[in-house]
Amino acid sequence: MKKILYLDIVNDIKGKIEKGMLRPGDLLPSENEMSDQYDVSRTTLRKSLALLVNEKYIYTIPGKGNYVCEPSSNQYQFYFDEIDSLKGEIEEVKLVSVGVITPGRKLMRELKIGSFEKVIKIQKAVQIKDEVIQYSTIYLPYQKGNPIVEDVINFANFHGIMEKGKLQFQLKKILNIDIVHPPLEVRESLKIDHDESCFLVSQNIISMEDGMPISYNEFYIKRNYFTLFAETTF
Amino acid sequence: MKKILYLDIVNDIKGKIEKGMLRPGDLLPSENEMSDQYDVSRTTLRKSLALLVNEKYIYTIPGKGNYVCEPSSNQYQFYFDEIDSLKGEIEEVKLVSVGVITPGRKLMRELKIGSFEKVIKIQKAVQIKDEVIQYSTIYLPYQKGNPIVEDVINFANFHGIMEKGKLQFQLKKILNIDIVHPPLEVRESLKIDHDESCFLVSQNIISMEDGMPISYNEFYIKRNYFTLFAETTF
DNA sequence: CAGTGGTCTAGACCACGTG
DNA sequence: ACGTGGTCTAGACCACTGG
Repeated sequence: MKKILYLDIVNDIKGKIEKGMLRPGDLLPSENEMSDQYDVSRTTLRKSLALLVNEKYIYTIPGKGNYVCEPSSNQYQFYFDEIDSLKGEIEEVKLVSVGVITPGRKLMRELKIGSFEKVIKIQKAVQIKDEVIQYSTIYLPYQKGNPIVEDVINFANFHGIMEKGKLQFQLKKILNIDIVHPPLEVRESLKIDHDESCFLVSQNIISMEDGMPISYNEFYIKRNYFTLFAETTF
Repeated sequence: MKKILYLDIVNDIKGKIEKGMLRPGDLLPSENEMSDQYDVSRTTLRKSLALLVNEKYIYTIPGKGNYVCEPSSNQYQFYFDEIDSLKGEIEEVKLVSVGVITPGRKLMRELKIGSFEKVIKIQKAVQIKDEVIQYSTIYLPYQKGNPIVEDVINFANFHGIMEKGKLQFQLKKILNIDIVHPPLEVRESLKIDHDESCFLVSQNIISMEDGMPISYNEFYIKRNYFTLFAETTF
């Protein structure tokens, strides 16, 4: 037993679950009983239970009690960064093009804009030893006075801007990862055959403040230069 | 303002962060100050802060204070299930083979076993309208009396066993997702050309009790029948 | 109705960081 | 020495579940 009571309790209950003394679906003793058993206040005991709920060991039904969860969830988590997640030492990020375009149907949907609004399109190529391993396109709705747009034009590097925490509000990012045969333009840059395929990571970035899209990005990544590594949450 | 004080405080602080009134790196007022400001006990105020820490809005340095986090993490989460995550209505899961093999170098590493130990190998094909879209192999260390092994042999369906919560201990699952040119056997089953590629989802299942591998699985999934969908955590 | 979990308080003591 | 967050208590009132 250590010093911190609520952690000792957490570990004790975790142990009982992992050793099978408590089985999925089992009802734990009431909070009052347990606070007596462990000789702590109910507040402290509840802090332990809160942690166990957080880590998906138990769940609570108000008015009834605390129950042991079914084991082995299928919820995974991973880290993804358009640059850092690539295998090998990145030597250069080349700016391929910057321009203002009229959005097509897909872009209008992704950015939630009308056909009359303009979109900024930025294309980059990520190199490692003369070999292009990622070809990315960033689409930003063009709004005058939007500081992000100005920054991206100035820096021509969306990645750096996002990482430096220049944005003042919380963002939600959504990824879709597929295997695709990339379009001609991408094939030429990545130097892959017409029958070869690669990763397509599509990313939507959304403001948590108002739910409006900030950006829609597509990253084509050559196979062998990216592996998605994920672990179950807790 | 609602009834629950600590949630009101959470939303108030979230709002201030999202609206830019509190910026990344900012130090929040001390807990005593804030509990005065909000006219709640320090305990209640701390419950609010705990939630904000959990959702990555703030972080705490003991002896110094609570700080606003940098926005936009690159931590994502997703759901993966070898069957449920496939696109389309699964019509059949065919058992291709069951057998006991001597492990190769790779399998010895994945299952943390010696060359003298035997391994159970189970192969399945998942079909949708006569088309095989997933070819999977399950490797289990063979130990007599291991209830999992017996179950898998009887059920010939690892998926169902895991989902029904028959296991009494917590598991950790690790995924690696790659694009590969599958081996001949898989190509024939999936009916894909020698130059085509597909997803390879490698899964390690580990007991949280002792850290020992329970199973190593490989799922070859035909492209177009799987998309990984992930969102940032909170 | 009695028992459960959900919320909240006011106060205590500690370890740590800064001066 | 002082202020910070970290831990803990004993007790209160509430809403909900179930017999």
